[in-house]
Amino acid sequence: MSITADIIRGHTETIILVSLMEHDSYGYQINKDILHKTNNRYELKEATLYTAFRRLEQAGYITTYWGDEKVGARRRYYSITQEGRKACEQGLREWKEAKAVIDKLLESNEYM
Amino acid sequence: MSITADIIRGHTETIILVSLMEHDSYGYQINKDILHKTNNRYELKEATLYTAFRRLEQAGYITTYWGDEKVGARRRYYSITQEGRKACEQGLREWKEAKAVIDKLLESNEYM
DNA sequence: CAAGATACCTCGCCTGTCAAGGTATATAAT
DNA sequence: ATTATATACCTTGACAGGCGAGGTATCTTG
Repeated sequence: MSITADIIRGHTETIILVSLMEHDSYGYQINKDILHKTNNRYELKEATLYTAFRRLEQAGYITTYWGDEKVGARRRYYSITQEGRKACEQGLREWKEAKAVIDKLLESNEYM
Repeated sequence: MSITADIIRGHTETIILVSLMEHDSYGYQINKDILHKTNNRYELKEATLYTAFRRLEQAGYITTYWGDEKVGARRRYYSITQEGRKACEQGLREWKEAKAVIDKLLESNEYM
C-alpha cells in the first residue's frame, strides 16, 4: 500500500459518503468495495473506518441500523442523510479544488 | 482559503522540495511563490512552513545557510540535496498514485 | 477442530497542522 | 516621533485523524 496516511487524510469521510450515495451498506462491504474499485491498491484500515463512521454519525451525515441477518455475523448498516449528501458534494468540490492547487504547485515544473 | 488542513496534509514537504528544485530560496519567498502560483488560493501557515523545514533538514533533504543581506531582515536560505531530489521525485510519484486512487473512489460516480 | 473469512469494536500512540505568541529591520504614512 | 505595514525569522502546545494492537462472535471448509 503506497498511499501514506497523510495523503489520504481528510478524504476518508468523503470516500465513505460517496460509497453510500447509491445504497446503504455496512463497514466490511464498504471497505471491500474500495479495495475492488482501486484494483487492490487501497483499503482503509479498520480502525480508521470505524472511527470515521462514529464521526460521520456524530455529525449527522449518516444514520445506522442493524441488519436482520438470520445467519452469519451481524451487520451494522449505514445510510446517508440529506445533510450527508450535502457534505459529500462539498467534499467532492474540495477535492477538485485541492487537486487543482496541488497539481499547480507540484507540476508547475516537471521533474518526473 | 477553502483548502482544509487535512487535504493538504502530507503534501507540504513535496511542495517545498519542488519549489527548491530550480534554485535555493528562503522561507518567506517560498511562501509568497506558493501564493502567487496558486493565484492567491493557497498559502502555507508560517508554523507549518518552519516545522516542515526542520523535518526536511533532519531528514537530510535540505541544507541551510544564512544570506549575507547588508540591508533588511536576515534570510535563511535552503538548498535541496541529492537525497532531497530523490524524495521530491518520490513525493511526485506518490501524489500521482494517490490522485488516481482518490479520483477513482470519488468520481466513480458523479454527483456534482 | 483448526484455519480463515466474515463482521464488529476500542484504546492509546503518533504525527502534521496551526493558533498564538515572540524577535528584529526597513519603509511609508500620520 | 510614532504608528502601521511589509519583510523575515522562530517556538510552544493543543488538537485531530490515522492506525497498530488488541479484542469479540459467527460461519464455512478442510
